[in-house]
Amino acid sequence: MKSSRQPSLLDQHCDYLKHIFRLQQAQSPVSTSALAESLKVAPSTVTDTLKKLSQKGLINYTPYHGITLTPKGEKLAVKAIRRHRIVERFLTDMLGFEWHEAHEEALRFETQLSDEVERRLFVALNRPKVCPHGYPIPSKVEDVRVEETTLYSLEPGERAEVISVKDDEPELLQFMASLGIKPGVKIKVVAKDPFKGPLQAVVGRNRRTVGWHLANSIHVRKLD
Amino acid sequence: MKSSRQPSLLDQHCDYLKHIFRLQQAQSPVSTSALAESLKVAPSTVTDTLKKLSQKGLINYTPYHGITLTPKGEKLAVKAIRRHRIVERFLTDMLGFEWHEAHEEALRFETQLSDEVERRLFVALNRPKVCPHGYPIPSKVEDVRVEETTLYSLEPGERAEVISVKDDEPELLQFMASLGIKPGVKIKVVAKDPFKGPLQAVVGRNRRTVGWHLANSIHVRKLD
DNA sequence: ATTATAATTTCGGCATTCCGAATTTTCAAG
DNA sequence: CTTGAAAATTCGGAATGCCGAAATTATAAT
Ligand SMILES: [Mn+2]
Ligand SMILES: [Mn+2]
Ligand SMILES: [Mn+2]
Ligand SMILES: [Mn+2]
Repeated sequence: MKSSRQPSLLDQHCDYLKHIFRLQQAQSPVSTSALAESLKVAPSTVTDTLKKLSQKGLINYTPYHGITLTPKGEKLAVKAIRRHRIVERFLTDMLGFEWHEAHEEALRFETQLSDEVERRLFVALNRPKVCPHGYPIPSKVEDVRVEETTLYSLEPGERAEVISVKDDEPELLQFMASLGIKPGVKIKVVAKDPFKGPLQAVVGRNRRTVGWHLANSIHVRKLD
Repeated sequence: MKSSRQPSLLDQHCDYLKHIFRLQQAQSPVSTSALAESLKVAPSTVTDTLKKLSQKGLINYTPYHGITLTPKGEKLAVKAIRRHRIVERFLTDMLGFEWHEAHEEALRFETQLSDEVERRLFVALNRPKVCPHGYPIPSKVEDVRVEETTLYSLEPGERAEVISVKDDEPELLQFMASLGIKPGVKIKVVAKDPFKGPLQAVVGRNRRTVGWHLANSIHVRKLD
């Protein structure tokens, strides 16, 4: 396919930047294999693309030694993340999608939207602060901040408010919703089994059992 | 790019079907060169793609003798047209775009939308009957009907209602809007110069001069 | 320092979409 | 019937994105 815009970014490249940005938060520099797994392509494919991104000045790439985003790449990554979250919001607020559908649905077409459509969507949605999963809709790099504390890190007796939940596993999200867990909800941990065992908690006014994986997908802020 | 869906249609193919459908209304079978011009690609490229479409059973293709849509291809073309018009409506009604922007903006991302998003958009828009330019939003082949009469075919003294206006030339649309011409508006032809000369008309309560090309881009229905 | 293992890159290849130049086919005129 | 121009197709080739297998590099263990 002939690209309609020469200087601008290929959709695929935006995708790479988004994934690199996310992986970078856990570990920097990001490795080829981590990116490959995240993007679900072969490592050799990633190496190909990395060279192009490097040439465009979007990443610092030292063969065999991983990659980091350049300031320019970081800006574009934030732009892509912002767009993704606005589109998610559109899908839930204006079209009535469930939050577990919104993430994947957004991925389908978000890269094709013009800046103008994004701007107008944001306005039509009343300038939302967060996506349906509780993550901030960023304007700049500093805005992309994730609550460090997860539900699993709480000790029995502690109370916390759910800030955001990982949105990349639809089934997990759906199950979470069935437990009444979503941003804004208050949770009190009652008990926690050792060895990454499940956790007992009161969600709203229901008693729930929450497994390790699920509890670690929930970002919270401790209350008093 | 790896396609996520094997049996389904490539975006490009939908595009071909849409164009073939439109050209077919003027002349059937459609020629390679007509399609090439419409799609703005080289004739050799069209020939390549035609073979693929033919193999998928979407068109009847006899080399050197033009193409027609099969029933299957026709159905998909109508589906694509429907989607386009719903998205245009979304852009004008929900995001406040001008109608001259809506058409091109829609082309950018319409092919990426899932059926479910389309369905929900349609409902959220209150099941509109026509696109912003006055063309029907079709459910089946028969629904795609264009008013045959254009403003230019009227004789002085005749009155008509604007039904739809050609939407593929943004500048023309913008100019049209500045003259107060849009679907639903009533126009009375006052005079018409010979030899494809301009036409004098009363639009609403303003006197306007309308050139041949413009007047032929306006589909009308005669009144009484 | 050597060596094995894992991570990464290189290489050749496949598929798609596009193009221009050369060739083939059609069809209308003579 | 020829024949010549227009239209369409074939052919070779470029760019992109992807992959698996082979080669290379890093690095951790001996
Ligand atoms: Mn998401
Ligand atoms: Mn989200
Ligand atoms: Mn249109
Ligand atoms: Mn329209």
